[in-house]
Amino acid sequence: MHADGPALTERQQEILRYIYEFGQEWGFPPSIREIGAAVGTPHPSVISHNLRRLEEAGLIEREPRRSRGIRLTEAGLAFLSASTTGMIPPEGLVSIPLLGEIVAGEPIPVPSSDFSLMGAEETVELARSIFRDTSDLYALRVRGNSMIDALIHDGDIVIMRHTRRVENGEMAAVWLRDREETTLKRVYWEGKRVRLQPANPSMKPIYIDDPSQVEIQGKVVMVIRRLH
Amino acid sequence: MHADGPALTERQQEILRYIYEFGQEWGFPPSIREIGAAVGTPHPSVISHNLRRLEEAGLIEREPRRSRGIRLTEAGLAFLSASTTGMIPPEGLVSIPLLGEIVAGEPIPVPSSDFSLMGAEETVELARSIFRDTSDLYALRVRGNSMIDALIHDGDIVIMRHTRRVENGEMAAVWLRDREETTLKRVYWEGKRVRLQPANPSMKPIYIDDPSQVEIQGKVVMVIRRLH
DNA sequence: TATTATAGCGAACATTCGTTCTATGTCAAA
DNA sequence: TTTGACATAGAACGAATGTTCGCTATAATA
Repeated sequence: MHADGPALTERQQEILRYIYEFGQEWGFPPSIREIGAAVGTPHPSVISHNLRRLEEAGLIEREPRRSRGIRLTEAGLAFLSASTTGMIPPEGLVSIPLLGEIVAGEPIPVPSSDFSLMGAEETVELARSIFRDTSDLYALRVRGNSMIDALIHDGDIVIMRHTRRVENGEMAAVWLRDREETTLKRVYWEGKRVRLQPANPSMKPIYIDDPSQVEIQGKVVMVIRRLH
Repeated sequence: MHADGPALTERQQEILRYIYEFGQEWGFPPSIREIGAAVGTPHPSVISHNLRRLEEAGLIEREPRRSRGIRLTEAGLAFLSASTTGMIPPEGLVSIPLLGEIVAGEPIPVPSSDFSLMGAEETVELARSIFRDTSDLYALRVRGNSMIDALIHDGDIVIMRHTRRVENGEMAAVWLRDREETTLKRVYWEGKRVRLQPANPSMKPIYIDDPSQVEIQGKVVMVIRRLH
């Protein structure tokens, strides 16, 4: 959702963290002057200025002219959890690491054998109840409209389950060695050849005669598209 | 677990509920005057008095002399959930009522002015952090492939925000009176005509010369596709 | 009836709070 | 060096906000 953006000042990180901690402790956000006192600078304008930076970075949202009108965004929370040993998500939620982008023509950044939130700049929060097992899930952001035949749009987020094998008919992220291309298709093992079927039923399948050219990168378990 | 205690006034219950809802929507508690405006009594002292009652009843906690220094207690949340038909979902989650199906050629089952979980056989659970305001959200399951030009598939779930008006470029559920057809398109108001732009960039827009033929049913805020 | 407690109303006050303006210091690029 | 962007700093203004005091109305109780 948001690139790294400009690096945050020490003070800005301190402020961001304080907003979170204050909220946890008191149940409402801090005022500008309270933040100032906490970070050792009792000067509202400095805090106001840094809050504006944080807002530009997409880490917080503000309601102008309303006291304590500060709200941590998802990105803000993700930033904090990334820079912290452990910020446990609320019960019932699961934070799925957003590991990168999926672009046709580039290999998928597949996670190493064990992977956690470490190193993920962003996470996607979902209800844990949706998935039976959340341990091997990761998320990728789709870049470009090359997967429009899979009914997947630029900016969509796909939730993947990390596996090397898929059942017939399951939608998978496939790396085609010869074409050097990544694609999302339904995979059918038909004897010696592989049929890659687009999700869009009006489009024709691709047949790969050499199964070793097909490398399964993971199984698509969910597609999420946000519209503002 | 808790005696009834002194019965709460209508107004006190209203205030309690508003504190909860305001917090959900804005991320911070309301000020006394904001509560006053919401319950139709713009007099701070009245609210202040009732807040004292609520505090004595153990339903809220307050921080004296601090703006928006109000916090719902466990008992307060329990009181709200007890006086509500639905059950309050776990913290961090929001249950969005799945109100029905969206089928081209049939009108959308639009919720009445006030709607809650009542009557919804199913709900969709999502992380509350995804949405700023969850009070007017509902979900529909897409039936058929008639909306494939919006990159929406049979079985997809669309999360809608109930509104009659959309900004230029927003994706909306539109009921076309003359065609008797429901469709999901990006809406552009271009002078006297309306342009309905499919999400699939390779498809051409539809132009409606009579805006009164276009009836906005809601705004699409999210599309979710689950794959088994 | 008189008493008491509670809810509601209005005005005023002191503090808190967000914002704006100006000024200073720092650092990197031109 | 100069320039510009940025973080910091101080002061002041105006609006928002919590609180208090006085008052009225209603209902329950002695």
